[in-house]
Amino acid sequence: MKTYKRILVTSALPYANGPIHLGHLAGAYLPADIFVRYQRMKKREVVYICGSDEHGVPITIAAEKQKKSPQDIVDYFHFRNKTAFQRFGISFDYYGRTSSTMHHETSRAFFRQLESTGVFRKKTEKQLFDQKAGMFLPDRYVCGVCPVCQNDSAYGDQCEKCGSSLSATDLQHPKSVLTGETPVLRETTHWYLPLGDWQEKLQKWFDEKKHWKTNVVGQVKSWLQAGLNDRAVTRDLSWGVPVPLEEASGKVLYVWFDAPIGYISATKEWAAEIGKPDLWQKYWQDADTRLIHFIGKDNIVFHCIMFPAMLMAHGGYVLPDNVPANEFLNLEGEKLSTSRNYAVWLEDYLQRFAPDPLRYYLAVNAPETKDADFTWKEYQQRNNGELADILGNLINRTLTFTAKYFNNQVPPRSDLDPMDQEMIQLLNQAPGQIGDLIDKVEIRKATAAVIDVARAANKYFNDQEPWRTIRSDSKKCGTTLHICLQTLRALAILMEPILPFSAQKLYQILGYTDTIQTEKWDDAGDCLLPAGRKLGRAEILFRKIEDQEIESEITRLKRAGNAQTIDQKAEEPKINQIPIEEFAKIELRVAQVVSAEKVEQADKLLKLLVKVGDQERQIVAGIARHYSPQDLVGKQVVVVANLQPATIRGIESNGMLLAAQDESGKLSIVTLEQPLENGARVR
RNA sequence: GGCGGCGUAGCUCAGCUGGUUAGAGCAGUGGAAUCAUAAUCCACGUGUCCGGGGUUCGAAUCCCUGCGCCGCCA
Repeated sequence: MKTYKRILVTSALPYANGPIHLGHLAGAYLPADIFVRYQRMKKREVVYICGSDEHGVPITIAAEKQKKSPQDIVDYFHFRNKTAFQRFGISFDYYGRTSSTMHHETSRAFFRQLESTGVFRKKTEKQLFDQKAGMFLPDRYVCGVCPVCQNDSAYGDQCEKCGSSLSATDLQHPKSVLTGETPVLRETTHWYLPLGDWQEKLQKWFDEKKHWKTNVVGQVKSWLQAGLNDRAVTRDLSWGVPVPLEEASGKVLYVWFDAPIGYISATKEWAAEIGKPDLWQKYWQDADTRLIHFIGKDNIVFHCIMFPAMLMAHGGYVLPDNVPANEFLNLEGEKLSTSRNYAVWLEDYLQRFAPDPLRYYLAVNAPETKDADFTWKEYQQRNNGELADILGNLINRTLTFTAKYFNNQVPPRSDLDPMDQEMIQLLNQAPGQIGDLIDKVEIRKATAAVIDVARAANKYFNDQEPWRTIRSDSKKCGTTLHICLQTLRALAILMEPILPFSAQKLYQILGYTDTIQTEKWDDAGDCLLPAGRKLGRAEILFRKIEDQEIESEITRLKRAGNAQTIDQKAEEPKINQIPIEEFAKIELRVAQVVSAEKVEQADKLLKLLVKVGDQERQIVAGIARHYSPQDLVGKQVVVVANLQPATIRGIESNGMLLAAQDESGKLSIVTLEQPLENGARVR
């Protein structure tokens, strides 16, 4: 195999119209992160790039529905997802976004280059146009009567009743899904990438990829056999990267074309950020770079056919060395469904559990060769049985034993018996063995191999019986614990790619002050923990997860699956209804403002004296930005008379003045339509 | 409909460049030990390797075919 000088790793750009769930993580992010963390400890040059994919029709639709701009939508999910990834320990070197200026410039330049060398074909065709929405309609946004079976709710790409594949112009009585209007046919011109022109080169390049996964090879083969067609790279839309040609105003690059260029523009932004603006070229244009795309299986054709074709057409770019696409992750035996809200969302998960147990379970159960199933029960079993019992308990028993019998210091090592030697040898060869697996992106096996080291160490501990030798042969006992502690150091390093948070904790307990990433992978098994080292306090690294916690997750999931979709929820926020008895508890009364003054050193507060019937009360109200004291004196207002007293800025407040505020922040106090007696009840 | 992947012990999966009694973990049964998160370690598997046919001295492993699940494409 070719030797490379540096590695460029990408994970599929998540689409910025929703949050991250477990399926995303298991497929494209966690395996990549494990791979990258390993490469970093191998001290290889590696850069890990990702970002938000922010263009495309679904985002404009979502914006339309929520009466926001597309930019609002993508801003919201970009930052949310970026944060969620970070909290889960996905260690991107750079997380970009395709709405950035750099990305727009980069993809326009890319397009221009292909345009100027005559790569594209231009075609003019008639497409359905929604006059009310002012846009051309993608096939699946048109519905109408199926010409084959007369089903009246067929979509523009397919009739779900009879299964015939359609094109939007085939439908009888077509209607826009967006507005319900009847669309009209209108001519439009688009630029096409003739993939067929690159077929031979692609085939030749692909034939060399003997190390690719079978699922990927099969898929690509099938595409190439079928023959490649022209594919439009532009669309009539307002949201996206504008096509850099005068004659193409109102057109943008098709997302499939601009999104993968996002890898390049994000790399440029990364290089600029670290103060070496040209460094991106080394990663993208120097043949010594090993480029690896981590994706889910739905993305194979884009990364193995179209993007390579684009890179070839442009020239001067490296092509992917590997595209280790994963299969899908199911959830409790069923497909994940964003629209049905049937998923475990990363943010929800992180509210209740630590990242490492999930990283572990998704790694050891990664959908590498076939769809895998996430079940909460198994998550619990693997956490409790493997992380807590095998690995965690090994760490704990070693540390507590050392604290109890060796003053919490690493005991010296003396003569080695065969069992000691065997254990040391096992440590020596573990980094190589586990590292090879990670290099081959066999994450399941690598993860199991890490736990196997802990298994072997538990056996070693048992067989040496240090609780017996501490009385009969304390030197031998010290040797046993010495080797166990060396094992913990090895494990800390070996588990870092998979369990980075726990690895760092363990590393510190072993008395190191640096971050564990400063360690070299190859030294992991070399017994470098010095005798005499004072250790930190043992801490439970992996707590057990109780049945009850798991049950409530399963219940939550079932409830969510039956509930309405996220979109619908956003559209009709539920009003929390209360019975009238509830309302009757609130005593609203008419009051008259006797005096008012500003509260010092509080911009928003006014201190009011109001008369409620015969009684005078002091009320503090946050309306100073909207009313000056003199505006209020003499006014009749409405107050909550039976509110518990509160002290605001040291001033007692007995009640609350009612006021309305709209979204712009404009505020108006509630007054009476005509004067009434003070103290009158409001219902 | 075309194409691709997958279908192995109760569960999750490995093995599949054809070749000794088909493996691992979990669950189950029995035992050892007591340093430890009631944790650990040892022993125990008569499984139509999805069905059918074929190639071969020999197939879970190759070929054909049927079925099922997942995906891609039309």
